[in-house]
Parts: sequence; structure tokens; C-alpha cells
Amino acid sequence: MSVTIYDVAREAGVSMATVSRVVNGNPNVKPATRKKVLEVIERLGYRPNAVARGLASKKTTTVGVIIPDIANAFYAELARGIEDIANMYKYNIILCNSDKQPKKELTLIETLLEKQVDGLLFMGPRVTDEHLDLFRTASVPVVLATTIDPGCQLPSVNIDQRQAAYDATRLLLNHGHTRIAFLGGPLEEFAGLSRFQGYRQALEDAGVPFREELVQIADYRYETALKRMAHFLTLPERPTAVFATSDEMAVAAIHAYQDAGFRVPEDVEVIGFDNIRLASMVRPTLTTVAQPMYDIGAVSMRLLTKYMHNEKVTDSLVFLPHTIEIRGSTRAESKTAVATR
Amino acid sequence: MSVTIYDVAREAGVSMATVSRVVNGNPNVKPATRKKVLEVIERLGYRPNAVARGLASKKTTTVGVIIPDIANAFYAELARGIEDIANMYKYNIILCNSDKQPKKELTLIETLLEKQVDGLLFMGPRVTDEHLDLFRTASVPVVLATTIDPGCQLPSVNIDQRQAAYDATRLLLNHGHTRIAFLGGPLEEFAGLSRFQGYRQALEDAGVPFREELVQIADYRYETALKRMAHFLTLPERPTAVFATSDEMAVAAIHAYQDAGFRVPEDVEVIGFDNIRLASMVRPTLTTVAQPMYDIGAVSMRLLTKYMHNEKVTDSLVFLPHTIEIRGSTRAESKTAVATR
DNA sequence: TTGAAAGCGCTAACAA
DNA sequence: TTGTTAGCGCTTTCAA
Repeated sequence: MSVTIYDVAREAGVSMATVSRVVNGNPNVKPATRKKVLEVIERLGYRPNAVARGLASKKTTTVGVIIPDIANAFYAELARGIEDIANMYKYNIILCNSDKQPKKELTLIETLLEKQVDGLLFMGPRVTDEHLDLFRTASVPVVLATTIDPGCQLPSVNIDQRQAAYDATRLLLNHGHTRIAFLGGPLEEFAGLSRFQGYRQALEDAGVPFREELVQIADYRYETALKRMAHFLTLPERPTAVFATSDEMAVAAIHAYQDAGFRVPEDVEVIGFDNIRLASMVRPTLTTVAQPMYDIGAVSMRLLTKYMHNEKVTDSLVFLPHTIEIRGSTRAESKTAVATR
Repeated sequence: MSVTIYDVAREAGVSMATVSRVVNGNPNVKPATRKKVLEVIERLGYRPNAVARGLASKKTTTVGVIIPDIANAFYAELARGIEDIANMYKYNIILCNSDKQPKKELTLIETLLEKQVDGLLFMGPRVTDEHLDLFRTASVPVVLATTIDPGCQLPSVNIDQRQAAYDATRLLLNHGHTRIAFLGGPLEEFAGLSRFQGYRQALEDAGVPFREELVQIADYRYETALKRMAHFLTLPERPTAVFATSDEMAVAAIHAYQDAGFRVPEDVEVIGFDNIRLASMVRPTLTTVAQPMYDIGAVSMRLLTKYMHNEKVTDSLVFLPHTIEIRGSTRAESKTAVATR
């Protein structure tokens, strides 16, 4: 029923190959012929079938993207970076939410591979051997974003999570705090563990004893963090500062303290992580470790295009710089005291 | 190089058709044969090629989704609803950002159609004749979400924008306000205009004169809204309440007033729109018109599956209910005074 | 229950 | 510069 390349060829009095050439911008076509074909295409309303093209050429110009949760501001921003660059290179993306469930991740990878994506962009809490095995069966490049596999075999784009957490903790230490609460994500996850390690290292380097009771684990969300904060507030020796590894959790920390009658940043300082829009839309505004979310997405997609086009890649492990965005939830003096080592 | 259905057939000593049957769960296969084929599939690591399948069957089990901006919390939540339901029905989604640019929207539709998506889910500020013409050339169903075409020909999922704005304005009117500022989105856009109309209607019904100077248009974002708020604050007769048609803008309104020395909700009341997570993470928490964002996405995708599967559709224009979430940016008495007509 | 065979619409040698 | 002709890997009648 729909118009095919064959119809166009017949109507224009040329061969399928010629039509294919003009459709694909092949220069080896006489201008007059091109013009004639173009006219017929227009007249018939011919629309190339990308599936047939994909089968014949073994390229689909679509890449698979596996992301934990697109409704999460952090990942949404990342996804935007991915899509923009994909678009720039004429790729479309098949977007899949994994909810960080390994089973679902594996199924998704399988599905995307069946759909013959030209590349895979994977975001997930952990890259296990099962993931690696599956990736190995893929004949297309895979790039990780915001994670890294244990053996560092796969190309990936990240920030230095450990260092970022170290810097954040250091800022608080520089302000004289010795009871710094750590409100982090699951330690089984790559980022969760790295940040915890950065926090501990900073304490150790500063000669401040690590205390178990100053650590609480949540799922990066406001509601959960609010509950975890209750623990800190019942402590005989209450923390005087909080390092939360997401902005939502940091806001929860602020509210928990405020509700208990404390002022932020006068009585307690709070620093978050990510720098999502929320951070600048709350009062006090949130001091936070800024991840270049959009760029992580953009760079990882760019990296993937390089692999897909067989371009030379100098470093497959890229670490983008993070910064500490000083705002209202920490005291002003901090501006001169950002830790860098 | 990669294993094909033919390899499996040869290895299992059956025909391609039989392999195809077991892969697709066709019951007309002797259990013993099925078992043998399954074994070979496993052993060879056969992975069905969905592109070839798509060409042969004319079904790709992927749908195209055109969304203004996935980095926007409202659309991100919607997208999640879409993806979840798509997934439930075994579809994948190709996600495209349009930034509300008509040109880009049209190109995207064209591209998705070329990719032979089984259906299209479109979100955009306006559905023009050009859109309609393009949709008409599509041999697959199209569903609109958060918009509606002028002729109401295309199926769509929405809330009653006009009524929602009416209700919000009414709440403020019920609190005795006569100078209610309207901080809205572009009037050229479907939602922008509908909400403005609802606002005006509510004023009119209450016998409160409409005043041009109480209207400001922004792009739904915090930063822009903050600038627009300056206008209201310089007015000789300052508005005593603000109806902002996005939560980010409502938060900006609150901050603008707070920075000018006013208290919310004591001195001025503010109501937002959407009910994104931000609304409950700011202090005061935000009273807002709650759109069932996830459900709009989910229902529109479900509707699309019905069309794709040729199921009977009773109503192609669905309006999901909205509510007003009473929180801290309006005065408590309001709880008994929600407008409903 | 199984197989043979004709496409699906296009690309990509290869030849002319 | 153009055309011919194999496929690409699968589904789907139609027969058997």
C-alpha cells in the first residue's frame, strides 16, 4: 500500500539504485536525474523505510539508553544531554527505565540488542559479571555513564565520586565541624560506596574520628531522608553538619533541623550533591557538589558515537570535573576554604 | 557472522519456519521439537533480529514519543508513565525532545514514521494544520497528551485546563482577594491560553474586574518568573495573591514576595500548578493544582496500545481529574473553600 | 505438526 | 552515471 523505492524508480524511469542514491545523498547522480527523482518522491509522498534500510545496511541509527529512572531530576538532566548529542549525530534513542533492578537491566540490554541498536549507553548502580557477559555478546559498543565496571574495561564517563565527597566533607571540616553526619546512598552501589569512602578518608586525613552513628543510608529521596534524619536528631551528641549525597536528601536534612528549632546555616551546615534545579529553588539555597549532569550525558553519548564510527579514542575512562557550588546552607566564610588536594 | 534463524534451523534439523514458531511461542510445535530447538538456540546463543522481524511482519513494537523537554520535571514524570505502560505492553519508546519548536516537531514526526514506529505519542504546545497533515500520512495511530488539536479529531489525554485554572482562581477569590496576579505561560500555547481563560472566567463570575497589569507571561521556569514578579511588586496596588501556572513559577512568586518583606501565606497567598515534587520540598509547601502527570502519560500510552491493537475505543478524548492540593502557601481556612462548580 | 518459498523494502557490490 | 542483482533475517501463507 505505501510507496516504496520501487514505485519511485518505476515512476521516475530509473532504477532502484538511483533512487537509493539520491535519497542517501550520493553525489554520483546527474543533477537532472536527481531533480526528476526528487520530484517523483515529492509527488508520491515517498517515505524511506528505515527498517528495510536497517536490515540491508546493518545500521539502525538508534542507540539504546538504559537509565534508572527518568522521573528523577538527576537522570532526566543526563538524558537530555544524551539525547541532544545523539540528535546532533543523527541518532535516535530508545529510552528504558531500569529502576536499578539487575534483572530488568539484563532484560533491557537483551531487548535493545535484539532491536539492533548501533550502541548502548548504560547507567546503573553496579556492573556485574552478568552485565559484562551480556555486553560481550554484543557486537556494538557499550559506554557506561555515572558508573564504572570493576575491571575498568568498559569506556565510561563519570566524575571522581570519591574526591567529590572528600571535597564536600573537607569543606565542612574546614568550618571546624567534628560531628559531620553522612546521609548517603546504598553502599552496594558504585556511587554510594565511593562517596562514603571519600567521606571517611576526609575525616581520617583531618584526624577526626569516624563514628558509626553519624552514618545513615537512604535512597536519595526527600521522604526517606526525612525519616533517617530523625535518628540524627535523637543523638545525645547531635551532628553540627550534614553531608547528604543528593540534593533532595540535603533539603530534607535542612527541614528536619529547622523543624527541630535549629537554623541553617547558623546552627548547622548542610551540603548536598548533584546540583539539580531544586538546589537553587529552596531557601536557604543549597550548597552542593555540582556534577555536570548534562555534560556527563553529552560526553558519554559523544564517546559512544566515536566508537560507533570507529574513530580513535584516546581515553576511554573520562572523569569530568566537579565543583562545589557555595550557596546559603553553609556559612559564608566557606568561600575561601574549598578543599582541593 | 552472527547466528541467524537459518543456523538454528540447520543445527536443529528443522526448518526456519519451525524455529520461528518456537521463538514466537506458536503452540503448533511438538514439545520434543520445541525442546530441541530451544537447546540449539541456547547453545548457539541465537538472538532474534528484531529489524528483520519488523520488515517481515510490519510491526516494530516501538512507539515514538515527542516531548518538549525531558529535563523538565513535569514531562519527566509524564514520560515515566508512558514508558511504564509501554513496557507493560512490550513496546519500547524512542524518546525525542522537541523544545516546543514546530520545525523540530515536524522533522521528528517524519523521522519516527520512517523508523516505522507502531504508534506516535505527541506532546506539544500546539497542533497545527501542518502537524495534522503529517499525521494523516501516517499509517499508524497518533495520540496527543497534554494538548488537543483545534478540531478535536485526534485522540488525546488531558485534564480540563480551563476548569483547573478556574478552580485555582476561585480558591483565591474565596479568600477575599480581588487583586489576583496571573503568572502564566504563553497564550499561543494550548495550555497557556486555556488557563488564562479559566482565570478570567473565574474573575468574571465573581464580579471582580480583570486588570491587564495583573497578568505576566513567562516560560514556566523559576528564573524567568522571578524577573516577571518584579513588575507586580512595583505596582501601586500590589496583588495580594498570585496564581502561577507552574510550580517553579509559584516558588519564584513566593521568593519574590519574601525578598520584598512579605510573608506567605499571611500577607500574600500563592497557588501553583502541576504538583511536581518541588511543591512539597519547599517551605512554605506549595498549594497547587495537581495534575496526575504519571497517569496522563500512562493513560495516553494505554490509549495508544488500544489503537495499535485495534481494540474498541469508547472515548478518544479523555479528561483526567485534577485536584487542588492545599498546602502551606495559602491560608488554612481554604481547606473548606475549594471551588467546584 | 512441519516445511518450502515468496516476499518485506532497501543497500551495496559489481558490471556496464 | 546508471542498472542488475544478490542478499539482509525474518514472517507467513500455502501445502503436505
